[in-house]
Amino acid sequence: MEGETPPPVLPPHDASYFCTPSLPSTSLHPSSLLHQPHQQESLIPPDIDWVSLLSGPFGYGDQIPVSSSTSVIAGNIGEQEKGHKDKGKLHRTKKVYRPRFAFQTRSADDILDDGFRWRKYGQKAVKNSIYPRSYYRCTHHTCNVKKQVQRLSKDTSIVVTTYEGIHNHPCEKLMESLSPLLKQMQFLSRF
DNA sequence: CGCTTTTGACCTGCGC
DNA sequence: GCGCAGGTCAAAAGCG
Repeated sequence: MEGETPPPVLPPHDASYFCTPSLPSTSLHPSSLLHQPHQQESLIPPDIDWVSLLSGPFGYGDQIPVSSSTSVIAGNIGEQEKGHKDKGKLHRTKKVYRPRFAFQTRSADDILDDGFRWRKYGQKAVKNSIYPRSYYRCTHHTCNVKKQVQRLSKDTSIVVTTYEGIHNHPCEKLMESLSPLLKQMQFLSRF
């Protein structure tokens, strides 16, 4: 299949990356920065539209929350053939184009807590790597987003997370943590 | 009991 | 066509 890194097509430079409260405290490995859209003094855009942000899917492509310790290493419009299994046979459908982005994170934990709930559906040993690759799917019933998690064999402290697809629902944990604040803001905006 | 994880089997794509 | 590597399925086991 494709190589370790997808084609280096990055999202637009104005794509905003933001941090979720629940992200783990990881530290970025400077040498691992293959691409970095832009340095940010503040991770949260000043005039962000929280309502539309929290009530809808992420905007451009696979625009997902990342922490300051995480680097976007690649992103592309992933091309993939999809199929579904019916009594042991895969029925092929036409090619589906899905946005994909990969992140490198220096972390002791393999699982990056991005606020969404994931269910592991597979694990596979990867060639030239002593660590297996884990496959996760978003547990939201209408959401078809997947992610792959793999630890680098060259630098065992770095975890590469590849997201595939677009969430069609708000981030549950983010909504949970920010709902009191939003309510307060709505209350104050009446005056 | 319901949800998640584990894991072996199965499938597809690709290179030779 | 064959073998390899990667991706997915699904039954069984584990867990709260």
